[in-house]
Amino acid sequence: MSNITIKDIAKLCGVGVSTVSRALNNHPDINPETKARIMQVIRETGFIPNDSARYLKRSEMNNIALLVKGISNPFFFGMIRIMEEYIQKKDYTTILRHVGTDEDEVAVAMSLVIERRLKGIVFLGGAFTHDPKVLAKLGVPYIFSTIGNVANLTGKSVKVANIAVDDTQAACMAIDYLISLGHTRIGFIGEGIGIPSVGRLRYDGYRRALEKNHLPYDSALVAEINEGTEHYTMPNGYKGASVLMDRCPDMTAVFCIADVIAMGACRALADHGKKIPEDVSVIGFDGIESGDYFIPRLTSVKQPVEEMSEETIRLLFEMIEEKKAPQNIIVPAKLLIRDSTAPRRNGQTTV
Amino acid sequence: MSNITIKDIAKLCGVGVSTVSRALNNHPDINPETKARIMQVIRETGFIPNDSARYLKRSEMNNIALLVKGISNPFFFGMIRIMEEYIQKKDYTTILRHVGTDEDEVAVAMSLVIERRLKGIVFLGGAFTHDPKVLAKLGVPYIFSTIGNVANLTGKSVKVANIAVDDTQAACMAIDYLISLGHTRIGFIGEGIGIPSVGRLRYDGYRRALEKNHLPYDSALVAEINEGTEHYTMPNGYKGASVLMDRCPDMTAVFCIADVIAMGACRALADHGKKIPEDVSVIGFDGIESGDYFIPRLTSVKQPVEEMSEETIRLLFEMIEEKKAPQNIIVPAKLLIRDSTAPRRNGQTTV
DNA sequence: CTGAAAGCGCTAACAG
DNA sequence: CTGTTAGCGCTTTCAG
Repeated sequence: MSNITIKDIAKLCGVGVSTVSRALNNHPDINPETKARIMQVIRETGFIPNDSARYLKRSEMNNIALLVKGISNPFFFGMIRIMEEYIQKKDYTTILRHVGTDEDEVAVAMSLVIERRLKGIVFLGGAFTHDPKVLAKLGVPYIFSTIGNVANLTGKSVKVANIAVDDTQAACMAIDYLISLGHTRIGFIGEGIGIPSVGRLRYDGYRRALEKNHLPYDSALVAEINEGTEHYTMPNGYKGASVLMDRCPDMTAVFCIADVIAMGACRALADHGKKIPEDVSVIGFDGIESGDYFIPRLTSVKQPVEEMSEETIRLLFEMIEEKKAPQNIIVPAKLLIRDSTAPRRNGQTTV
Repeated sequence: MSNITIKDIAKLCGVGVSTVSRALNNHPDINPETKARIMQVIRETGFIPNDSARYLKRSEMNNIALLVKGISNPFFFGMIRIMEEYIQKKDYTTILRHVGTDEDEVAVAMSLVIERRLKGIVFLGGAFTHDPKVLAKLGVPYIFSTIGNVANLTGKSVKVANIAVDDTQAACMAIDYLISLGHTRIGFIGEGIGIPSVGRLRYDGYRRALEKNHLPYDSALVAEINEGTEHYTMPNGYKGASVLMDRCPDMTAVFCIADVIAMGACRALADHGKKIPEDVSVIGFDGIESGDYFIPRLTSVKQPVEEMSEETIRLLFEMIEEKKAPQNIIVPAKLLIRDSTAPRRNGQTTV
């Protein structure tokens, strides 16, 4: 066990600890030769400075925390990777933390603020059920990304930084598209309908599209999934589609609030002898990369991952560096038409 | 910003800091009433103890680190979840850390040992290219899980704890199965063939099966993927299969060293008008859950995730608590026959 | 049962 | 350019 400390290095080099510290932290006020000698000893001994001690001492640290709710959803992978890149470009360090479904992300954020002297926080995923007072206690700028538009969610404009697609409009667009293909019995597989969440917003979009097109709303066509610790999963998609097929054999299309859910749904449809898209059209949400590898390629509402990630970090840094006020930004979603959707065939029944 | 410290709490309660510390750490030597009063104030103020300070001071801590190389491979999800559970059952805390492809996991482990007073380390994924001397410096028990059998990899028995399936035998079994279905032109999509890795071991299994069945080895049927920072990805599977189809139009089956690679390969095959499994059989490795949702359901060599995870933690704790010597354990892999493999049809060409 | 006091390893004034 | 020193917030003896 290497319990070697900065003191040992100092002794070994015949210098003071502060000189070693300076070498370690690339301070300008140090003789290059001394520094080289110290670094050499550090390398030889395999000395690693104790971060706990550093964090304890340092008054500030260029850290940004990324708190992700829903580790298993591949949609977040892309977001995380891109954000990390941007954060690094800004010469900050990313602290990535996954938050369990039952964990309170704001509480986690709070400890991180104390722990790691955060400069800012990005909340990724999860529902918007946070007490503004608790949020205010965080003491550093934070931004919600891909959790839905806060204003729409809460009914009034909150002074919370937020970036998302217009989930309602995006879902509406997807349903519109299905309707334009001739579908009238369209299923919905979702989650979190009863709470302020993207699931709710996308559900609203579903209803809005039906209304707009003068199609009746039928609750039998709506499946809400809530099994397991994570809801955005293939098994849940499978269950949702199974339920829907049972209840509505005349369903010719189904909208899923996430691509992973759509994939599970596809499997269920195939198991029931349904061909996709010939018998049933399936449309997902997110536009994740693996949807492009699925058979059939998944039609999906694509969230502009690159743009959202960049905007998220840009806004956060505006708040950090220029003390700008939190903003609400809506980025455009795009319908990605691939192979899992097709016009309704004449042979298909509509009761 | 909550810069409230243990001192503030002490003052607020009119007690000494050590008493607050005792309350915080469930020490026995404290008046229950005093404790209750302190806990009340802590709750009211929202005080969170600074972990850096705790880690700095505490001499030991029941922490186990899980170092995962290859974040995007869903195979590790299952392993992680189960291990976390076992570790928690042992009343230890899991420290999960993802390691980039280009990062040195042993170096990361070293800092964690210093930082977080680790009791043990699990290395998940990655190749076995570690210097035993550096490993020895870690100073705490560690175990390699799912990185291939170290003895087979290095040619001599190393005293390093290790748990894995017999990758070579498992791959051999998969190829055997394909051959038993009548296939003779069998492709291989792999990675890390030149280094001590599971990729190498599975490649050995491929060759062994061919030999055993007196089938010629044809390097044109072997695709090695090495693009991007992560190799176990669908795009890489896509590329591998594309290359193989170009080079060997007579290929009627393909073995992929991972399910994610197999999924990418399936997509490429489908894009080239090949039906799976009618035209080409595809077999993966790992047996991940989503393979069951893929269309067609993926035939795969299943690694016993539950058993491996449990054994890994059990062995690690044997080393920690009973100071047992490191062991090498082989767990059995199982062929999971699903829908992506079928007998070679008569119509299929074999040059 | 409780408080005072001594550091854990490091950084950052401050004084050479 | 470099060494000395005072803590960062917490846990843990050691005396009461």
